[in-house]
Amino acid sequence: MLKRGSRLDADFIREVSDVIKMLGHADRIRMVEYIREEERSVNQISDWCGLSQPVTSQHLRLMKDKGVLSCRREGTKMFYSLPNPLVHKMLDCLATTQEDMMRR
Amino acid sequence: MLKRGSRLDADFIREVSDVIKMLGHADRIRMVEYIREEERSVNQISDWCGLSQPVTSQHLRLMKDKGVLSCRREGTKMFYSLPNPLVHKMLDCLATTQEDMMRR
DNA sequence: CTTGAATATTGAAATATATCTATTTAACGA
DNA sequence: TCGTTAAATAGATATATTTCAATATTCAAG
Repeated sequence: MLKRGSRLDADFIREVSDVIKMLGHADRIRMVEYIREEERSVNQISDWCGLSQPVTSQHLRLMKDKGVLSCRREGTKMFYSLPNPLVHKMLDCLATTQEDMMRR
Repeated sequence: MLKRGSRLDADFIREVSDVIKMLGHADRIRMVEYIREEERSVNQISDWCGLSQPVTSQHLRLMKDKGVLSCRREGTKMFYSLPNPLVHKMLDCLATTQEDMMRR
């Protein structure tokens, strides 16, 4: 279980800081948490999050651009999914942190 | 190992999104990574990161305000440390993600 | 080729962040 | 108290983010 000796590389930091920035927004956390369960259409997401369609679409585009999300078209619908491993891990962190806080 | 059934609470999300936002910045990731090893003075941090003293101080204040960092005065020096468990976990995520990327 | 449903884009306005220079505060020792 | 070192703050400017309303695009059905 290394801890020292594993310094983060400068390029890597630059890359992931963009991903992390995407999660620094309450609505987007809710989005990825919802999308994580299974792929979701824009309509599903905007309903679930209580956001307008354009705002939802905008967040989704940002997250897709930064590599947080992928998407797939099916007819007129666009389904977003969450293949990014870092984001999965971060969501796990959040879940366990919330658990820990409740326990104490 | 629960995964479903552990939905994130709205208040919790609002709280942690501020913490995560603080990590959505390359310089601040470098800072907390450095501070994590042991508590550090502002001068140490600004030297290490190659940032001006005011900019460093500003980042530190933000992170302290959001609960990412704590600090302690010793004479004219101010030492910052990293007690936040979520931030520790997130840094671990970054380290293991970098590891995984190198392995493949 | 027109229509309706789903999603995306645009441009403007409001707000928030980041960075710089200069100045200020705080603690300490002579 | 004065001078020095360390850190914080202020004010100005530049840049980025977020949101909204309106419009445009894409696809499938008929």
